Amino acid sequence: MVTIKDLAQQLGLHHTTVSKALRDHPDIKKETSDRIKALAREMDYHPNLLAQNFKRCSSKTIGIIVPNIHVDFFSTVISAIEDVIYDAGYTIMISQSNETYEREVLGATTMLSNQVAGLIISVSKETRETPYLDSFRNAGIPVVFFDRVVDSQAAKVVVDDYRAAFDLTRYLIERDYNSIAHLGGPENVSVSVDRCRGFVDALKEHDIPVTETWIRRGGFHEADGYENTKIILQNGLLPRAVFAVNDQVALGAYRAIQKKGLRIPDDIAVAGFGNLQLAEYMVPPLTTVAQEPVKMGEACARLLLKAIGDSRSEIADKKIIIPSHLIIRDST
Amino acid sequence: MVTIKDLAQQLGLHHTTVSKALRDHPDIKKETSDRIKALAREMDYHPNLLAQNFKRCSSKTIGIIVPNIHVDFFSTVISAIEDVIYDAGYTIMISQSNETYEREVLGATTMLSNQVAGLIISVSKETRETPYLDSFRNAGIPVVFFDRVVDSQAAKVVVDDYRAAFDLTRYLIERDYNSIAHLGGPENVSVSVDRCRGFVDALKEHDIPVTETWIRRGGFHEADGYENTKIILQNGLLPRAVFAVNDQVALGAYRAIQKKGLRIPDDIAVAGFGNLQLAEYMVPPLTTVAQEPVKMGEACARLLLKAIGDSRSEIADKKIIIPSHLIIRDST
DNA sequence: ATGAAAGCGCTAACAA
DNA sequence: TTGTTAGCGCTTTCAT
Repeated sequence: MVTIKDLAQQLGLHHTTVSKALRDHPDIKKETSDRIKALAREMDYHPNLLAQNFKRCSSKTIGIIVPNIHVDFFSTVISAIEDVIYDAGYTIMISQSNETYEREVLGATTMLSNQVAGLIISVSKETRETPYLDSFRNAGIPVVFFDRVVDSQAAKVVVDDYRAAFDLTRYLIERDYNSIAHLGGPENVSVSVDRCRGFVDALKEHDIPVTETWIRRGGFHEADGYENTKIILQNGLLPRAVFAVNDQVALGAYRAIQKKGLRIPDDIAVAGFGNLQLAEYMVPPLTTVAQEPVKMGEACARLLLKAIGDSRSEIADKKIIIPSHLIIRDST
Repeated sequence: MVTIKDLAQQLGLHHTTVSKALRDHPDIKKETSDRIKALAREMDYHPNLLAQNFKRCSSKTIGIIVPNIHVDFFSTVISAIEDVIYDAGYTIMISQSNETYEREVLGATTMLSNQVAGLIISVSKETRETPYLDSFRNAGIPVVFFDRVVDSQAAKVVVDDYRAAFDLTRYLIERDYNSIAHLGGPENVSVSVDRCRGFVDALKEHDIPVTETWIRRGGFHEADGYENTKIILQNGLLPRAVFAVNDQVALGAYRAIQKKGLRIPDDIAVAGFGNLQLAEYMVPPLTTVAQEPVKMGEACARLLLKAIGDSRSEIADKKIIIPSHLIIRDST
């Protein structure tokens, strides 16, 4: 690897001169710096960012931790984050927790050791608290939560899950689906909890009794929706509608319902959350909540960059709510 | 940030002793190293990886460059890569080219400057050659291409696009779809070219004339499939089947065909490539080629780790072919 | 078993 | 305008 010393030697200059020239320091006269840059190109010189960052005690890298990269929602958010921070000269470093607290901590620790300039995180389903983030606070590294958040004084970017679930449920009730089951996500996960709360409160507001056996918790995947719906369908009394914590779970519900020979929405209506591309093509097309993951990613990135840019700007208690909206299709 | 010097000072030891103790160097007796480690935990010490890597002239980071993170195929591959290299103690750094050569080069340069231990890349649609990778070769940093490859002496992990397209086309012909159009991807992109070649050769093998106006190039998105199919449908003579370069494009074809009031597969059959989750739920379900992105990611990661592990193992001309298989559904 | 010295590539403060 | 010196945190080699 070619270093500034190599360049300096070639030109009979001192390496500090080269260093300054490459960064267009006004000290160096144009002619000299042109010569230096020309040689740099010729010799295929690449600055050692490791050394630069090490010196500066901070890298131009943003850490991202998510449960799973290949979940459509997360990959879209990540993509949006990258687009924004790239323009600011940053690179992303990613770690997936695979829904375990342990890997989340390890990932965060690696990020910390790598001196990332900031961290963007959506927590695993096991995570209830994030003591491991104290080290970030101590080191002055800003942290932004998104989607799945945890109660802490860090910045957050979310949709109003409570409100969206409330509105969706109200819509179902107003469509005369007066008995509704809920296929919830894992307990503790903020989005599960908030969506479930919104659901329950909407029922209460309309004086509809909350049937506990019709509120089932599970995972975020199709199989979870399938299993839980099957259980609900085993009882004699069927709900008129099912509200799933996300579209994958709704897909599982479809399978269970259709396998049982029931029709959607005639026998049971189904609503999801997230608006996957898939939702539009399900049969019947799925009523769901559109989440704007791109806007979410952009908001995360911008918020973080702001915090990195000037440490005075306190983002700690900032909470950005990205608007979501109900998409009504034929499943309800 | 706490450093080994801080720890050393606290304990009245030398920082080199601390350094050794933390890495379980046999020089240090257990008692001392226990004291050191205890203090490290207490003081929330985190090794400065930047310094470590700088010293070592290489980071425990793998660079990944893809056109777009949020494309299902890529995010799945990335996820698989992360799972494998995580176990080996590496972290991934990602850059998206957004399908431009320029950003691809910039991304690669950043990776190089960051002294990544290796690079995994799927090139943009603009990329025809990769001279920028010479620097990696010179620096002894292994590179692995996947999916969209470029003719070079670097290692590659791909599906046999030619064969898969050939087999798919032959299947269509044997189903008596004796006139077939092809919705191709961008020219130059290896997968587009190979799939198209497979298509053409299968036609030739069965003495079916290749109608140039029925071979249309475009992008990889739904809109491209829609537009190109619309154009094909404008002519009087319709093909009996359409083979799309991927499932998103096939989706666009569905829309155009169905909008025209034609039925799939009765009037026109459609086949795709990739086997998105979506494909199963399209109406009718889409015949396509399953690509095993997880296996692909794992193969990339393992190949790269091998090359990093021992520099003798020459992977330069290695080409790993991941098996794909035809999935027949109701669209054909 | 522990300590001292040197150096990785780069930058910042100061000297010439 | 250019060069000198020092040091970032860590590891390696060699001395004690």
